[in-house]
Amino acid sequence: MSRDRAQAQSDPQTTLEEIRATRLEKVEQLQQAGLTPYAYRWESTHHAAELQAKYVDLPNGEEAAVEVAIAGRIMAKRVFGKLAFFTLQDETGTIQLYLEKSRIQETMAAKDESAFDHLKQLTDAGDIIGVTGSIKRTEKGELSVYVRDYAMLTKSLLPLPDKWHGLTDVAKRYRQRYVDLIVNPEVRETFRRRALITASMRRYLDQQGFIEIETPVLQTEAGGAEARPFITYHNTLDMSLYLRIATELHLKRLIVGGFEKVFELGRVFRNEGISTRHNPEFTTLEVYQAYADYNDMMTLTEALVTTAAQDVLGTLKITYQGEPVDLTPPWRRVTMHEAVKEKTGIDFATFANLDEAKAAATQAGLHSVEKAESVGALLNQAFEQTVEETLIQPTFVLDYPVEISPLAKPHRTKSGLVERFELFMVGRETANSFSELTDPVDQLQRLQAQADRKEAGDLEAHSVDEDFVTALEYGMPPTGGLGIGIDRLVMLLTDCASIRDAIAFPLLKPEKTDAEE
RNA sequence: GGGACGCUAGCUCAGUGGUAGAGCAUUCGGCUUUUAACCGACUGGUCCUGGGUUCGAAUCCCAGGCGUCCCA
Repeated sequence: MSRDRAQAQSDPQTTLEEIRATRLEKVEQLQQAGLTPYAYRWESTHHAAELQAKYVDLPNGEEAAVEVAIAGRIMAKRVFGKLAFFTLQDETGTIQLYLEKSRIQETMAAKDESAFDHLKQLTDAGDIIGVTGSIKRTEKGELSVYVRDYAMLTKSLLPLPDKWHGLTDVAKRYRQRYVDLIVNPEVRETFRRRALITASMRRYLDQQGFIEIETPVLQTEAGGAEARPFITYHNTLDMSLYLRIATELHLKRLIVGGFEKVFELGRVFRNEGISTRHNPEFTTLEVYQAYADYNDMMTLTEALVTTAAQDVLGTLKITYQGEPVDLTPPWRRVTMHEAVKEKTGIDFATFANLDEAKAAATQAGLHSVEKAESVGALLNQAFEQTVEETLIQPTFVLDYPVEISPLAKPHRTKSGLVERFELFMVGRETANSFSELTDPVDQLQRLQAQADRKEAGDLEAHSVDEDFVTALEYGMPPTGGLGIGIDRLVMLLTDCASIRDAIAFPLLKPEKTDAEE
């Protein structure tokens, strides 16, 4: 900062730089007074929410003769001449500090004879302090720590957003999530719940005998899903590598290797657009169970989601963006053909060729019909255009066309289809599952067909992961596989409208600075 | 990729062609029961950026940036 300190001290302080300068001045004054502005340690006995709960019955005006210690951030200061009330916030909530000059001076005189004046003058909203004292409910009914002693733990240099309106600018909320978390308690609650959801799922899987094994993020072939990968580069090996777009193919290798129940809850990366439902890096849970099929995976999906909802929300009847959603199993099961027939009247099972199907789809008013490369792809388009957004209550959509499911086992009774389901809730795909394809010859053919499409310019098509096919040739037991989009599940269970609200640090375009232009 | 909307003080927002504003925060003074404390005083601006129109632009036009929503 170029501003002269003496001048900064005498001028009114109101721009950001001036506020910083004023607070840096206070840092110096704290040091001169022997009060460290950046402390090393603090030992608390309680958190705010604990105290609020424990003393809920303390009558107005009464003091509990106890000694507590608590630390947190000053969110508001209400200062009188010889009395002050601060609102202190920790991870669990807030509690008022009752700061009386006479009491503080009495207990702190030995180390700081101006302790109360320093408290008034050198602390700001945003500072992190620790206090000790008794508990008192004020005459006005606010539970408070009746402070005997305080310590500055961290001096804050920057002002907090408006104490009433908080921070609403969404770009700023995402770019400076720490500020968002300080002033918006519901945002902290979202990420607390997110942690509880993943913990619940891991706990359930652990109880069922699944083990989590970490698979590589850096891969020589990005497989297991249809998506454009991120490309990176390894210097020593002098080769390009891809960031994984799915964990599927490596988890299946583990099944080949003899593990019977494996999963990975981890980050995958897809080089695609950003929307309220898409972030380029997101989290999936993939689960593989030997000797199981997609019917078992439906049961497992219901168990995982309902257990998480119960653990985190304590109910299966939830509300998402004002709309009631009932997670009580069993969930509706409908085949993709039936679902499309319900909405469009078209029975895709009756078409002899693609042209017939296209004619019917065009007749029904579907768009982008000409792009379809197969009846199955067209069926999927019809599903996405007419059915997907209507599936509010949890619904398993079953039995997908083989053309769009290169890793799924052929349906045991329905020709041209595979044993696959996707779970839809609030109009969004939230899980995807197969009876996994275990026939290495069929698998190679399907991957080669994908590779041909890639060759022809389809950037999302699979490539052939030869080592994966080799693994299948050693023999993979019948296996059920399941992938759950954790971010979307978190959105549902935390009532977030945008995936960016469910991801602590979503990807944003950097703000362009002058130097870059 | 297309469209609509938004961007003004640290924060939340007014201001639609004529001297850039309010509340909160900050700074100073007062105050022992406040909780959006209060009272008094002061202060604070790259009106997103760059061009253009105009005697005059936060305001109108063009281009760009960032964001939100909708569509593809």
